[in-house]
Amino acid sequence: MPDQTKDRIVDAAYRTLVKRGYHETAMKDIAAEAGVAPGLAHYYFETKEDLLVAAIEHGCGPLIRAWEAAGVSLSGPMPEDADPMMFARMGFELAKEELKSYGGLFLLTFDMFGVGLHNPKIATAVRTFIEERRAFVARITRAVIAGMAEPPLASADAIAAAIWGSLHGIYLQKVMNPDFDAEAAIDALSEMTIAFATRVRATSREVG
Amino acid sequence: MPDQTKDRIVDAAYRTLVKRGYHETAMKDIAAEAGVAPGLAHYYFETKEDLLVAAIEHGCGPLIRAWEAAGVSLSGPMPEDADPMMFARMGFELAKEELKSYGGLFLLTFDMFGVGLHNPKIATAVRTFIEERRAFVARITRAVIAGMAEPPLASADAIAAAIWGSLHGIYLQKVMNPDFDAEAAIDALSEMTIAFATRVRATSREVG
DNA sequence: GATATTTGATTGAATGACCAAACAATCTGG
DNA sequence: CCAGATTGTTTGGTCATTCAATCAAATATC
Repeated sequence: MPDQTKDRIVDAAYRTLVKRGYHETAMKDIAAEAGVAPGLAHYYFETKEDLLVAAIEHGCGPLIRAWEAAGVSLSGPMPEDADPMMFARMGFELAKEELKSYGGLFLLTFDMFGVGLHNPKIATAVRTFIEERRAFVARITRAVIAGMAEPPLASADAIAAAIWGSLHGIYLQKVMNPDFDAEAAIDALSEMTIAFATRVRATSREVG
Repeated sequence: MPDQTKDRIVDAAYRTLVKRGYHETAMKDIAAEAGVAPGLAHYYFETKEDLLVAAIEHGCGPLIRAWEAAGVSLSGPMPEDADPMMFARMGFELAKEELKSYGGLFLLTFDMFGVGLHNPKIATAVRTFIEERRAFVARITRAVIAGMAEPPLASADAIAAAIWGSLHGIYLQKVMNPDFDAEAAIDALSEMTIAFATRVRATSREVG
């Protein structure tokens, strides 16, 4: 029963935070949504910040499990036998799917970024969050580069930062404006990166 | 004196909001920073939201003026005689500069994005902000595409969304972690997009 | 097996602080 | 003298966090 209650609070926190946002939801709102007394949320979570972090981890669960079901591990290494380019393509497809199924999670994540700008505890959570995902993209990038005839000037980490950044920026545009065509933007990103990875260099004279 | 006072309040708002963030600064903090009575901020700005929007516009001023000094207009058309590819390169260089000189502005902007997630008035301000910058990138993109031997599958708007998104995502990583090498990431983005624009297609067989 | 004791979960009210906005009063320049 | 600028207080409300008290179940004692 105790763990169950804690879960109920975290789940209620997730739903409420997604709906109303961090600064607009009171602890007692979360408690009410969980059907529990106001004080109990603080029995399990020292501060509201802690509850936010827990709620986001809770919200990421389904997405990460969906990935692992597709044979993709956020933290683990790439499967040795996989074709990196295929992996990259699949990554972009998954990114498009996510946007359709996990809109609420993105909303909450962006909210967390906003809070993290001036809140040290949340800031470290944000940094780990970003780091984890960027490292994931970097692993794929490294594998792709290894197969390129002429490796790029930029490091795999720098390219990964640009690609993850683009995905994040596209998500943001979608969250802020539901009419925004995020799929087209991801397709464009995919086209650019894949063309870059499979390019044949132009003649020695650089076009300028 | 009246206009001067209003400016002083907006400027104080900018500084205070950058330093402490929207939700952590009280109107009276701003008034104090401006050396003015608490009530006066509400005399000039109906709500705190209005003051946030004004502060961001105020903060964007120097940056936009710096651009226009370099012959780049955010809202106007591209100069007819300019080489679009050169323009694109310059854009990426300017992006790197901005990050060094206008870190506070980015911080405040990201804060605004966070607030806008659950605040209609700020949300529309954010949408216009994004729209303006994305349209700027789109104009350059269109000009670059016009000069390409084989135009891309993706539309200029979709490519612009991916590129602006990447810049935004890179800025975010920098804001959240000062050790992050944003210049390398922008260089990587630049390398990818320019290679894409000047590419020679690989043989008909698509690599897969 | 029945009774006392401890433990942890849960409650709901109280605390202490904060803040946006409204307002009435004062000042000042023309 | 007056309209607009400016002041500083008040209002009405919010909220995170604390805390003493209750409760249920487990554990120990006889």
